[in-house]
Amino acid sequence: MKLATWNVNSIKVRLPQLLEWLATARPDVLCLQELKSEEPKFPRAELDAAGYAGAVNGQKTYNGVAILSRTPIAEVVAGIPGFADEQKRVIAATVQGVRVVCVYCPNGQAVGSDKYEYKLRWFAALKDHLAAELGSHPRLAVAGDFNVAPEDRDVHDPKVWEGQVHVSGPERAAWRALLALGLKDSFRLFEQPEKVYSWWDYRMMGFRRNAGLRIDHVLLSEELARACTASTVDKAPRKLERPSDHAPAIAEFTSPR
DNA sequence: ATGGCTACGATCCGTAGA
Repeated sequence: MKLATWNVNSIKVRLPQLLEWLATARPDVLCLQELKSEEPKFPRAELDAAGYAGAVNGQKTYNGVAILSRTPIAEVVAGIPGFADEQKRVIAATVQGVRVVCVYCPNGQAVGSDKYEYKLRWFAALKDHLAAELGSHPRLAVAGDFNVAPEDRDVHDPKVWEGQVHVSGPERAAWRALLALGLKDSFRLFEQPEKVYSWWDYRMMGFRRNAGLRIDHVLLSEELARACTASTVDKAPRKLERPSDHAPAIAEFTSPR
């Protein structure tokens, strides 16, 4: 299975690029974030024509997530059960025996802000939810925009970013708490080139300077991690006209025989 | 100089992203 995640920053604006990427990359499952539109406006017809079904947890203007799949989608759950949240950031579904949790983790805005506190509360709720999911789904993947760069090697200029939101101690501790559940960062299962990022600021020619952060991740349960054969970031869509500021992150793993 | 884009939904600027 080829499983990918992509923050498209508006599905309406990015639909042509999304269809193009689906046609060339051919992922089996694609987790989408920042749809910025409600479910009725989700482009089902176009995606169906491309061979993809979709489970959507949409919202006007902000947030919004979806799971696309070439094979049938089952057991769809929107949000984190027991965690009341107006913001549509999570959707989960089962595809080919794999439990897929698509997440758009809060940005946090600035360390110490209300949004930062919300980010940390949200991560705590996610951790509890994933602990429960792991109990019932040994083949579990958590894919999305985590808005955390786990280590300094995931940051183009650690000195500039030191202590800032996305790299602060409490955020990285929240990330490590997910790993402590037994989840693995698929990207780090393999030897990787240096300076691989998944997000680049639209300003200051961020992409041209490769001034980025690796904040989009695919986490795998131990069983899926053992079956994982590759994990990459595809920079190609970020080079197009009118790109999303994020690039797709991908993990591939074999099916059990 | 704490900015610089981009998307959205409201107007012709404010909010949010990261």
